[in-house]
Amino acid sequence: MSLRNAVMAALLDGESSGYDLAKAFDASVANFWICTPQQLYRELDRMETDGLIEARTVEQERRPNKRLFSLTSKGRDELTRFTAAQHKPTAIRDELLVAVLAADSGDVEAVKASIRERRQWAEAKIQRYERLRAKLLDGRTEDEFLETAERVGPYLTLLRGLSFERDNVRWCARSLTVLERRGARLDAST
Amino acid sequence: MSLRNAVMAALLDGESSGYDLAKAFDASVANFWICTPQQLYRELDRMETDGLIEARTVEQERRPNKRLFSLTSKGRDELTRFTAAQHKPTAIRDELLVAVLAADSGDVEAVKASIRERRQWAEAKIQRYERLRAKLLDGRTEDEFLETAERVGPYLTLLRGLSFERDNVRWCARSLTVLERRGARLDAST
DNA sequence: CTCACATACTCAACTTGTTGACTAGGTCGA
DNA sequence: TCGACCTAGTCAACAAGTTGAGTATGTGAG
Repeated sequence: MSLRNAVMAALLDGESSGYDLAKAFDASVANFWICTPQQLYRELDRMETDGLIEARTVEQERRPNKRLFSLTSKGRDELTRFTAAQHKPTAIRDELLVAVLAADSGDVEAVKASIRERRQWAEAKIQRYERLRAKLLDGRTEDEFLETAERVGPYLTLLRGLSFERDNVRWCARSLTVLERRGARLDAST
Repeated sequence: MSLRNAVMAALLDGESSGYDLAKAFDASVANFWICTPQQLYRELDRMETDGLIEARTVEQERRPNKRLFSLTSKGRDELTRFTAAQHKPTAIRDELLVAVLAADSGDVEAVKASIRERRQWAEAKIQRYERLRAKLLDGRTEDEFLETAERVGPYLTLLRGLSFERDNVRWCARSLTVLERRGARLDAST
């Protein structure tokens, strides 16, 4: 239901093709709203039918034509209404945590490997987010940015993603320590 | 696909009715895997058909009969296989963050109210998790617990939930400050 | 004595999300 | 010049998640 709102929020930055939106989602929105390109294209069609966005076809040489979408005023109104509405609590689905829950009677070594992988992944994401942040700040300090920027929303959601991944890294390290000690203890007792 | 794995991991604690599983999910698993009671009941039926769990009907006076589910050895094998498999990255969906992303051109006051609500919610969750943790520790220090406990998985996932909510509280506080300053600046410039 | 809340589910309809394959051209490196 | 990857999508089929209502009984608070 609120993929559309995420799309509209992304379109506040200006018109964009479905393909670009997919990339933008992947880069920053994925942090709090994930979706596949297919979902995006389907939703964009529906939103156009509903008059929330409008499309402009751009003919391109050497490349397939693309459709650039932009918010209509109806879409803008809808989005404002959404910001004023009640929001559902965070929905998380994390298979790794399911595996950790079951680790004691499962393949502990494999779970440890998955945690290490997750930690690396999180570290890579932190790097990407930091680069995005530097780009947003554009040489300014955070205070200067917050003073002068037109929009602070993208910055705040970026901060959330950053601290989530940092927290992830800490938890991974802690869990690995616990599982390693436990392994050593079990080895010693056999 | 891996709701079943989450259910099986929960059944490691012993047999349980669908109703109790729903409550358990709500209390602790919700932290990394959310689902509605309907999803649970449907999945339990399928899992029974697939031989991953088995049901025992318990007749009750004064109450509807209930079915207690427990893991079969096939289910246990499946779960072990799952712990050894590759896991999809975390999938988060958070409407509040979508609203924050769009806050600059939306109803900022309403978004601030939502953030305050989220912060209270997170604080309540921290309380609940701390109580759950005290119950798991059962008077022991963390080190003692990690030495003696049969399962550390539930503790580790609980820690993840705790730090997630603490991080949430910090982010809410920070975002409110930013949005308030911004509001003050905009007021001053009109 | 009523109302809300707890136990313990079931059913149906609908909306979302996921997977895999297909079209069609372009660029870049080995 | 071959294969891999990028742009920019479309289509179909299926799996999973969501919502709302219904069934039937019991307990405790006001």
